[in-house]
Amino acid sequence: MHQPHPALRQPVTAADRVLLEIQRAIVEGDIAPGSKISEPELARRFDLSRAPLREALARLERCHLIERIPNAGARVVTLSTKGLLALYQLRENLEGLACKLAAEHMTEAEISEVRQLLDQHLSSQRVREGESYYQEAGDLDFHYRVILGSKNSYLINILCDELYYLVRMYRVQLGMNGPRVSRAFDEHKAIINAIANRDGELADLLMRRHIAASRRNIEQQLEQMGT
Amino acid sequence: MHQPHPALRQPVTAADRVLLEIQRAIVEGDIAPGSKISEPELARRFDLSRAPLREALARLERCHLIERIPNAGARVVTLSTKGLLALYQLRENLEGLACKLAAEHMTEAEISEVRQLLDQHLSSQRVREGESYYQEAGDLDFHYRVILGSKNSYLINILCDELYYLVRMYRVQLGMNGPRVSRAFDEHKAIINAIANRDGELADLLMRRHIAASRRNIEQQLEQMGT
DNA sequence: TAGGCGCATATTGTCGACAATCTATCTGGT
DNA sequence: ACCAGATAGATTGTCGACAATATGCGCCTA
Repeated sequence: MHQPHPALRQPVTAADRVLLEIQRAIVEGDIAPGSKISEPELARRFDLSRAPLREALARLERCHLIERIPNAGARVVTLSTKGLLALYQLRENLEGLACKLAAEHMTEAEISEVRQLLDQHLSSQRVREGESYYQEAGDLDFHYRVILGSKNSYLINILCDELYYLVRMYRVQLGMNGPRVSRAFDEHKAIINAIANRDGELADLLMRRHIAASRRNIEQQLEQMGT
Repeated sequence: MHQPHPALRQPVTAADRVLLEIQRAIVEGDIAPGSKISEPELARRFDLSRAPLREALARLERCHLIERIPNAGARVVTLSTKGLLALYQLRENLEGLACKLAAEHMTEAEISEVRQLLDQHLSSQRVREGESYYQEAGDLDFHYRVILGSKNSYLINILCDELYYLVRMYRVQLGMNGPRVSRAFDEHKAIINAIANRDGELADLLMRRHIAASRRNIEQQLEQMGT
């Protein structure tokens, strides 16, 4: 199996646990975008002191889910077309780079694991046609594997720890679905093939296109909401 | 003037102040690479409680200057050729992207400010020939301006807040100097010219080369030390 | 009536102490 | 002599209370 990245370690401390809960709540919209974060309220709600809660808030700021102002408190981020474009601009580049590096550094074993993963997704996809949750999880899992395959710890940290929760927030709250679901599988296949052929340049290009297509899909949803 | 980024805001809280002090101490080697961080000791040394200190440690982890393990404490990072390569691999891509975006988004006023900056550097450089500190500060200032010019907040955050302290640590501790000092100015000039011409592609390429050259320079120092 | 000032309230930042966990040493057994 | 387990010490994680700062309301003035 691929080695677990620090970010994916299971929670050991109270701050870890409450972080996961609040992360999920923000990503899924249980805590509304733009709403103010009240430390005393959250402390009561999760039944712990403010010390571990503040530790969790510091990490939430790190992954761009909240914004803090000294002596004034924290607010949940708001989703916007501008923010989406900035985020995906970065993703296209960083994940493109990750692909290029993965083509150089992934082992044959890791590559065949990813292929197995895609086959699993395909079969479960046929059964659960249209259920966006599985697509969501499966897509992220694929991207995670490729990113880890880059073997660049800074790159891994940025993509998996700092940007992905926000990416998920956009996808979950704007409802990722539609015809892209099946097309995404083919694109994943093409990318892993390029990596297997050690063609970093092509893998880079394909990943950029893959992410650009995903961006346009979400962008459409966002503008539909705005009107 | 260019708007101040959140990262460059002046310290308002005790945690902010102690963060700056420890950051400087680590970057300049006053606290040795690889050494263990003792919370009680640092609290005594800076004469404050552990609460703001832990807040500062959380941010030090964020900019990769320390590594924390739950229930076991924190250590200052160690410098290595592997780490340097991973860091600069990322920098080449991200700052290349920053240049491309800067070519699209920087105003004429911002561009002419950067040109003024370079002229200032050149004149002070002539006077203080060889003093690496000014080169250090001047080079970072140039890069900061271009990064801010990208107008992509996520990109700005990653480069200015999360990676640059580590970049400085490599440069300071391995002694950036030599013939590259004067050559770097010419490269900066070429980059801002490309941006002024709105040639994002060229600016990207030039910045990648500029950083790659800088990497080779530091790499050399590192291997020299290793032997 | 509109705008600015001052106070009351609530929230964030900081503190010192306690509980939980890890590290290092010492002891005992094989 | 070497390794395993237990124990003592130190360190990190968490707690509740206090201090400093910001927010919102009412009041006064022009």
